[in-house]
This record gives sequence, structure tokens and C-alpha cells, in this order.
Amino acid sequence: MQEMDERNAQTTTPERAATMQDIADRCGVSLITVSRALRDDARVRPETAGRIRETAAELGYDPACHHAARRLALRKHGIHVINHIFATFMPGDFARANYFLSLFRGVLETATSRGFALLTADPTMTQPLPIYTRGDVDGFITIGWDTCQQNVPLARLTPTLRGRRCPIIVMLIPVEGCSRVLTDDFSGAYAATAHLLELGHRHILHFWPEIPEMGPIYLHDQRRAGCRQAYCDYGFNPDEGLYGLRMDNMLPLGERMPDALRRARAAHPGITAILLPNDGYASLAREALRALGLSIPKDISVVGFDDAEPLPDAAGQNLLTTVRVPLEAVGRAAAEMLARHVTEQQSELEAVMLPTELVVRGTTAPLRS
Amino acid sequence: MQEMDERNAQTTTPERAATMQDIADRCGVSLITVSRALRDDARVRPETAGRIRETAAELGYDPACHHAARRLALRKHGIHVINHIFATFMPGDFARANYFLSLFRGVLETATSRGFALLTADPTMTQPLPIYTRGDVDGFITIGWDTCQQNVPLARLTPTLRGRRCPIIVMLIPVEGCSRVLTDDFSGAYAATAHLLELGHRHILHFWPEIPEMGPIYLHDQRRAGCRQAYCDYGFNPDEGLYGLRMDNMLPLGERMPDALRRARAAHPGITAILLPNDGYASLAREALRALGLSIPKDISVVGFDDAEPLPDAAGQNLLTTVRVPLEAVGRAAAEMLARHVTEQQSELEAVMLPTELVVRGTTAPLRS
DNA sequence: TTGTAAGCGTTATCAG
DNA sequence: CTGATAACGCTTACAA
Repeated sequence: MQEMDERNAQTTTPERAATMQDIADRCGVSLITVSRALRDDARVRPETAGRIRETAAELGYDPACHHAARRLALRKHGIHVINHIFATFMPGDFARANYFLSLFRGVLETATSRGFALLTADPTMTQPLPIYTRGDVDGFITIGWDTCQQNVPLARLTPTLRGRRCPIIVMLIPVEGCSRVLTDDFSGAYAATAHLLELGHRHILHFWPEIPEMGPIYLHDQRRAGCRQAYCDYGFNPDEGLYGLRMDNMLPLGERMPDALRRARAAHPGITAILLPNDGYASLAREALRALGLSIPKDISVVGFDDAEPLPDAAGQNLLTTVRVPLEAVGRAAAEMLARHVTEQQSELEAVMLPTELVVRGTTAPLRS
Repeated sequence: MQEMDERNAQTTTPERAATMQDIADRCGVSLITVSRALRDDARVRPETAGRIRETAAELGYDPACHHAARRLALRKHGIHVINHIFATFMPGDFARANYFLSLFRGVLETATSRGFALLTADPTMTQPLPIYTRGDVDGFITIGWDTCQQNVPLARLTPTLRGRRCPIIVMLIPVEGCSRVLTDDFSGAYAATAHLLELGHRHILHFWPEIPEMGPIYLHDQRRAGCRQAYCDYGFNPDEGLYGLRMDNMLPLGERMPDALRRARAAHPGITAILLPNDGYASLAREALRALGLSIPKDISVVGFDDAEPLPDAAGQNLLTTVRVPLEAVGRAAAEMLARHVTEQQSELEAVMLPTELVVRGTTAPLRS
């Protein structure tokens, strides 16, 4: 059986991918003619072209195989051939799995459908992989981590990309000099606050992450502004009813949640509603509140953010009232934007803002009078 | 400030990456001497080499930039330069998010630490992206989907890779002709069954996915064999106590779970324990059982598989007894294996099997007498 | 120790 | 319409 296969094989050794020269030899034409024929250059006799294309097919010629040579040749004439590779930076620990996954899924889906392969790297990696400086990547998509946080790759990348046409799209958080896809967190927080105010709540605890070394955190500042605006628009004073729970560190809050809530309630006994920084905290909050003898939404209303993580009730239904952030759409928009930048040689910065939406479920209820 | 930057710039236009010729011109040596110096070739005077390296640094010469040219040049001599790109196929819907994420995280972590970038593709993509046939990918890692299922990319890839040295590592399910990283599901299922038998259970329902068009599903067959072996070793007859619940379709089971369980119990009223095909079904099963008036583990014991998805109790603690499959380690091992294949030019197939481990939590209890 | 030659596979430019 | 030429940036083989 092996022998048969070998006999059936083309005369070219299977080791080596077929080249234009191979085709030219077979057809008795010059290499250039082959090159032209395969690129549908008009100035080659249709008959010759047909014969060439046939032979190419016979030999299993695959233009993609010699993409690198093509790029090299065209560089002489200043022609940039796109490579069909995007790169993203996603946290390797995927701590908030659904959050990043949604973004990632959107990016992957759209990149793929546009013919681009997607490289993934962990933003905490200590040094950029060779491929990033090689010029093989057509563009980058990343979460626009605020300056001092984890934008290691972005910071490290920028200098190596200097002078090279290599667009970077940031998602969710704006970064100077990059095209961006943002979400309207201001309006989301506004809607959530308005919802609570309309339910009669007047004293709301707003989780407000602020890590000292990081400076202001764009998203959370936007949201805080939205909350305050709602207070004002409804005729209330945010300084009297909206309490910011400043968090100096986001992750290990699991253990400290009960303590944080207890102290917040001690300082502001009137609190009847809580705005969380993301859905992941909801189950922690539910636990902590239960320990304080409070049940949701009877005694206290809770609103999440992102709509990325469910808070399942006994029947497995998600009962978390939250602000939906269209994460997958953000990913799709970013990839689409990048594809446009890359294929249309467009170099102007672009900005898109996607709407958020309040999703009312079961963790908010009218204020008990 | 811009002006200053421009004045400080090197004489080479920043548009163009520095080349060896640029360095040679500056140093008054030939291009080839530069090539040698930068590759630490011994046969170049140390003094000259030093000067060359200095100039290279000044000009910001980055060898990675011209990686493609290097590959092209070396091909003449039959030398294969590795490209430091791996590719994986991961389901884009990430239906069982944690499961695939764990695998992915392992692959990504190890690939990155070995200096390889990771390309991700959705296995359902209709046609392979250009990069896959281009020879830019050094090797592939994928779940070894059984032949008839979603191995679209694998099937479509193999012919294009014919004759090319491009190793493929499959995870979890063996595929002919590929190196593999497997898990000992036989032992895992054995341990789970033994655990239940020791607790006094004699009538166990074993979910046994079997999709007609797919033929036997390796993992589930392994597990079933493990279950049966345990029955035999403990002196029981699997044909009398181990009931297979054949599933002809895995995904939309959510709605059919209550029905499936009801019918299984009708057929085999003695059932006191259930072996699930994966953790994701645990919450569905809990619901369905609750609806039948049965509580876990009082009335019925339940064992999951994978330890990828928690079954949280009221306090958020995972109470699912399950078989831990070291998914992240599988990913790491696969990437490590691939790196070895690629860097050591090794072409012999390799196989690794990682152990599984029964994790006893709160969903299994002694049989009520 | 250094330089010269030739070529990897392709393409734009110019000549036939 | 077709072909020869030179180049993209690099490397091995061989000569000086």
C-alpha cells in the first residue's frame, strides 16, 4: 500500500513544496509567466494561463507556502503584504473567566471570519515573544489596562513597534494613541442608580475600586460619575445618599467582604442597596449579607455589573439584577475595527462606544417602608 | 519636542528596520562579517565583532525582524528554522468553559514559557486560515475529537501537512499517527465506582454518552470499562447493578434531564447512585432529583467527572464528589511535548498518561439502610 | 580572519 | 504577450 502511494505520487519529491519554477519547467514557459498567470495578470494568453493553472493544481502548488518569499520580494517596492495574524493579550489566569472569555470569543469569531488567525499571549509575560517584534503580526487587540496596572505588554510593545504601521485596538479603557472600543458604563451606572432610586432607595453603597498605585481607574470613575448624575437628576444629593466603598485591592475581597459590608453598614445604617463592581462579587455579597441576617432583595437590593456571571437561585435561574456590558460585541467590534485598519491601510484613530443595558432580575425590589 | 526626536533619530529612516547591510556600511566591513559577528561565529576577530555588535545596538538592529529572510536563505541548505508558533483548536462556544479553559491555560502557559506564541482557532471554522498551510506553524495541539465528531480541522489539516514535518499533539483522546497526552479515565471511573460500592451502593446509574453517528467515544468507553472492572473486583456483577443511561446527544440534555432520570428510576427502582459524564450535569441532576423528591446525598449519591465545574452549596462551597482530571496539566504536558518534538527534531510518536484522582466531597454518602 | 559567490521563491521594472 | 534582470535580507560553501 505504501508502495502504491509512492508510485502515485507526483514526480516532485513530496518533501519539497512545489514552486513556480517547477510549474514553469513543466509548462515550458518562464517563471515570470507562471507568476503572472497565477495572479490573474491580464497580459498572459488565456490559453497559456489555463495550462499553467492546471499544472499548478496537478503539482499541488500552494501560494500560501511561499508567502514569506512574496513578502520579501514586495518589500523592495515598499508594498506591504498583510500577514493575516492578529494578536491579543488576555490574562492567563482568566480570573474572571466569563468576562474575558466573552471578549475573547468575540475577537476570535470575527478575526477568524475575516481570515485572520489569532495569537493569544498572557499580558504578564516577562518578555515579548520573538514573533511580536518580527513584523509578522498585523495588529494588536488588548484590554486597555490603565497605565500603571498590567499594561506591561502594551508598554513594552509600543517602542518595538515604533515607526511601523501596526495598529493597536484597545477595549473597554481608552489608551492614548490607540483606536478603541468602549462601553457606556456611565449610562449603565446611571440606569442602575435610577432604577434603585425609583424603587425608593435613597442610601446606596457603591463599590468603588481604587488601587493607590494605579491612579484613577477609568471604568469605575465613569460608573461613579453615572451614579452621581442619577442622584442629581432625580433631585437628590449624591454626597448625602451615595456612599463610596473604596477598595484598595480587588481580588482577595472574598474573605473581607463580610467585614467590609459590616463596617459600611455601621457607618451608614440607612443603606438599603448595593452597587457591585462586577457580578462575581454578587455571591460573596449574598453570603456576607446572609451572615448579617439580611436577605436579598427583601432587606437589601443588589445590582451587579457586566452580566457575565450568574447568581443562581435554588432552581439555577440567574436572579441578579445587573448592567449588561456587551462584552462579546466589544470583542467583535475590536476585531472588525482592526481588520478595517489593516486591510484599508487606514491610519486615523477610531473610537466606538457600545451601549450598556440594565437587566432587571430578582435582586432588586422596592424599598420596604 | 517632535523636532528634537527627529533630529535625534538615526540617519536611517525610521520607516525601514535596520539591516545587516546598514551595519556593514557603518563599520566598513562586509555584510557577511556582520552576519557572522551577530551569530557569534568564532571566526571573526573579537575586536571587529565587538564594534559590529555596538553598531547593531546603536542602529536598533533586531534579528527577529528579518526572520523570514533567514528562513528563506536556510531552506536552500535543507535547514529548518523553527518559527516559534503553535496552534490550537478550541471550541469557540466554549460551552463547557472551565473545561476548555483549563486545557487552554495549560497550553498557553507552557508554550509561552518555552518561547512559543499560541494561535487559537475554532475547530468549526469552515476553511483553514492561510497561515496553517503556509508552514509558519511549527506544530498543532488539539483535543483528539473522535473521528466523526468535530475533528474537522484535524481531518482538513492532515492532507495539507503531508510530507511536512509538523507534529500534532492530541489531548485526551488518542488519534492514529499523533503523539498524545491522555488521562487515566479508566482508573478515575474505577475509583468512583469503588467508592460508591464501599459506601454500600449496589445499583448505580452510569451516564454513557454514545452518539450514533460518532461510533464509540473513547473517554466514555474507558470510563465504562473502569466502572465494570470495579464491580467485578468487588465481587459484583456489573450486568446486574450497573445501569448505562445511553445518551444519544449530549448538549440539550438540560431539558431532558428530569425525564431521563425519571425513566431510569422507573426501569431500575433500586438506583441509589449516579455517575455523571461531567460536572456540568450535576446542577441539572440536583434540580431534577429535587423535583422527584430526592435529595443529595441523603437519598441518592452523585459523582461528577473532571472537577472543572463546582456544584456550590448555599455557602458557595463546592460539594460535588467528582473525579479530578488534571486538565491544566494535560495542556502543559501537550505543549511541553510539542516543544520537545519541534526543538529536538524528534519524530517518534510519544504518549503520556496522567493520573486522575477521586475527590470525595459532599454529594456521596453511605447507603441509607 | 575576511570576502566572494550563489541561492532561498517571489515580484516590479524594463526590454523584447 | 513573454522574458531577462535585479532585488528583498539573509546564510552556507568556497576561495583568498
